[in-house]
Amino acid sequence: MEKEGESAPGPATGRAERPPTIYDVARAAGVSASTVSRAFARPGRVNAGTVERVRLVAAELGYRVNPLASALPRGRTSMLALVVSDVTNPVYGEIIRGAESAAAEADHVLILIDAQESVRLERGSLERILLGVDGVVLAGTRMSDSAIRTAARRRPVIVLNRDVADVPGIVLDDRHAMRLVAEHLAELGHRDVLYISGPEASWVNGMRWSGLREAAAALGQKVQRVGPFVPTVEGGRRAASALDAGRPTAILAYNDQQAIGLMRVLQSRGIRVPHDVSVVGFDDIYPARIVTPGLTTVAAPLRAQGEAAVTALLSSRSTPVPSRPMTLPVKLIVRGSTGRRRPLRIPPVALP
Amino acid sequence: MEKEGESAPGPATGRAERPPTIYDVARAAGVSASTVSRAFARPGRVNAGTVERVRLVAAELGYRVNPLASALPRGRTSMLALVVSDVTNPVYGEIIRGAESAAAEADHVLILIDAQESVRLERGSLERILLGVDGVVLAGTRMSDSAIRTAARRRPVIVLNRDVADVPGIVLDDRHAMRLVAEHLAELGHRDVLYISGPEASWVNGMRWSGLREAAAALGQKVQRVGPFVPTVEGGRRAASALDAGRPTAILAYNDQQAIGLMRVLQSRGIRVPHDVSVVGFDDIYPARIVTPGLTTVAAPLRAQGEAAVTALLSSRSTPVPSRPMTLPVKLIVRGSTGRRRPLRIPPVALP
DNA sequence: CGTCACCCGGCAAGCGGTTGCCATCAGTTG
DNA sequence: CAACTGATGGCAACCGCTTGCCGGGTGACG
Repeated sequence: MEKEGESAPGPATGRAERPPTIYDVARAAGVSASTVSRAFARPGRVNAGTVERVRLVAAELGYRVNPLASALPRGRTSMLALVVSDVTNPVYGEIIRGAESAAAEADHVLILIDAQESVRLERGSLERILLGVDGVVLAGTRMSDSAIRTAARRRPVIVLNRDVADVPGIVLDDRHAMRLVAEHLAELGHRDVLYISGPEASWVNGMRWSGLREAAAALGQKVQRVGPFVPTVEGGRRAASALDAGRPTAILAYNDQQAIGLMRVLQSRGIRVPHDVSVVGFDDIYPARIVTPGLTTVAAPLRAQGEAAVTALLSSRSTPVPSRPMTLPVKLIVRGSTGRRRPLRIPPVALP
Repeated sequence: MEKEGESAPGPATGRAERPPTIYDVARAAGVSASTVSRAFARPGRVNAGTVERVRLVAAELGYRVNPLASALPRGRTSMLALVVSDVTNPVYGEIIRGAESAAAEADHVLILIDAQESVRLERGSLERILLGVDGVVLAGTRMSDSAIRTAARRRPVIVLNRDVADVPGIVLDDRHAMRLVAEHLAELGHRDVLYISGPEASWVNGMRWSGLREAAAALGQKVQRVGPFVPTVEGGRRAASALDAGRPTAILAYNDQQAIGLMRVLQSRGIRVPHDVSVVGFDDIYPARIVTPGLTTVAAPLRAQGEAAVTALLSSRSTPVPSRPMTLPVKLIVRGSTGRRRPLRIPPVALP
C-alpha cells in the first residue's frame, strides 16, 4: 500500500468511474482472469514472474480487488464488528483500541457500531451487518440473551461483561473487585457503603451488587443501594439526590462516569470529597485521573479485553465454545476520592 | 466442510449453518427467486398478497437478505465509513453521534474506522473498505492531500476540518473563533498570548495560528507559539515545559485535551489558573466542564458537523463538488479558566 | 525413450441477489 | 368484440471474484 500507483489513468476528480476488474487486468496482461485472481489471492499458485507482471499491470490500471465480490464466493469478508452501547463512553476507547490492534494483526478490519444506548438501533444495525462480517464482539449490549443467542447462531459472537449461555464471553472478576473495594473502605473505617446501581439490564450491575454485599458482609459492613441510574455523568448527578438514604460514609458507583457526576454535585453542594464522603468508581477511564480529587476506582484491563475478544472470535471457528466465560483480573487504583471515615453530615439534597 | 446437508432448520447453538437463500424461500413459497428478491427489494413491484406470503415464508425459514450478495449487482452497500484519527479523543464522540444518526435516518449503517493516529493503519484500513462502502467521511485524517484525492476518485469522500482541493469538506470558522478568543482575552487585559501548536500536519492548526495572529494584531496583542505537541492530554503536559518562553499571561491550546493536560501540570506546580495564567482550549469536549476550574473553550458544533458530513456524502452522488468547503459557526464558552490579567510570575518549569 | 509427477494457466460453474425484458392475464376502452 | 393497457411473475444475464478440475508442457527417473 506504500507503492500506491497514484498514476491513475482517470485524472478526473469527480465521482468514481467504473473501476477496473480482473478481466480488464487479464486482458491487459495477456492472461486469463483466473490467473489475475490467483496472482492476488494465492500468489504461490502462479508462476512468480507472471504474478509480478500481473501486479504491475494491475497497478498501472489502478486495479484493487473488490472486497465485496471476493467475499461472496469465499464466504468470508475479513471484517469483524464491534458493537458498543455508547461510543462516547471512554470505557470503550480502550476496548476499541485493543480489538482494533488484534484485528489488524490478524489482517482483518474492525468496524465499529455505536448503538447509542438504543436497543432498537443496536438490533437493527447488528441485523444489517451480521451477514457482512466474520464475527461480532458485543460490548455492553442491551439486547436480550435470546437475541444474542440468535445472532450467535448465525455468526460467531462474543459478549463482553456478560454471561450468556452458549455464547462465549469475557468478563471481569467483579467479585474480586468488590472485595478489594470493600476492604479498602473498611481499612479507612467505613462501615456504611452505598451502591449506586447502573442499568437494570446490565449483567455486571447485578454481579457487582451481589459481590459487594458478599464482601461487605464478610467485613461486617452495611450496604445499601439506590437506583437504577443511567451509566453516565448525568446518571451520577441524579443519583446525588438519593444520598440522604442510609447516610453512607462511602459510595461506590456503578462506573466512573456516575462517580464523577456524583462528585460534581456533591462538591457544588459543599460536601467535601473525601472529607465528608468517600467515592469510588469502576473502570478507570481517563477522566478519573483528571478530576479533582482523583477518583479511586477499579481498573479493568480494557485493552486486553478488547484484544482477547477479537482473538477468541478469530479462533472460535476452530475452538468449541467454552462453557464458562473467560475472566480477567482487576485491581484497585487508590486516588484522592477516598479517605478516612469522618462524622457524617450529609444534608438531604434535591436536584435543582 | 459445511456441506453437512443435515435436515435441520436446526436449533443447534453451535456455529453458523448455511443460511437460507432466496431460492430456498422461493421454493417454499412456490414462486420464483426473482419474486422473492423483489418482495424485499421493491415491494411495489409485486402483488401485495404475494409479498406478504413471501415475507411470511421467509420469516419462518429465518431468511435475511445477504447484504454482500445484494450489494454486488446493485453497486451500493448502504454502508458509510467514518474514519477518525483517534477514537479515544472525545471530540469524535459527538461527530460520530451526528454521523450515525444522519446515516440511520437515510437507512445506512455507519462503520467506524479508528486510525489510531497511524497513517499506515489509516491508509490500510481505508484501502480495505473503500470499495465496500458508499462513501467515506475523513475526520482528522493524517493522510496527504494526494492520498485523499486518490480515494475521492474511487468513492465519494468528504473531509472534516481540512481543505483539500477538489474534495468536499466541512470546516469550522477558525478565523472567527480566534477573533472571539483574542477579544475575550483582550477584555480581560491580556496582551501576551501563547499558542500551543497541535500536529504540524494538521490543517486546522495552521488556520488557528494564522487566525490568532491576525486577530491579535488587530487588538494590539503579542502572540507567540510553541510546539508542535501531540493533540492529547500528554501533549499538553509536555507543553508546560515551554511556558517560560515569552512570559504569556494567557495560553491558547490547540485543543481541550492539551489545555487540560497543561492545566494539570500548572496546578501541580502551584501556578494558579486563572489567577496566574489564563488557559483556553478548543472543541468543548465533555471533560472541559468537569475539570477544575472549568475550561474556557471554543465550542464547535460537532454533532452538526457529523450530520452535515453524512448528508453531504449521500447527496454528493447528485450534487457537484462545491469548490469551497462548507463552514460551520463556532462560539466561545467562557468558564473558570480565564480571568483578568495579573502581574506575571510564571517560574520556568521543567518536566519531572 | 517411455512414464510419471508436477507446475501452471484456462475453463466454467458457482456465491446470492438484482433487474431488463418478455409473456400472461384481466380489466378498459371504443 | 377486438385492440390496448397496466399489473405480475418468470427467465436469464449479469455483478466481480474464487476455485475445482482439466490438460499441455517439463524435467526427472527407470
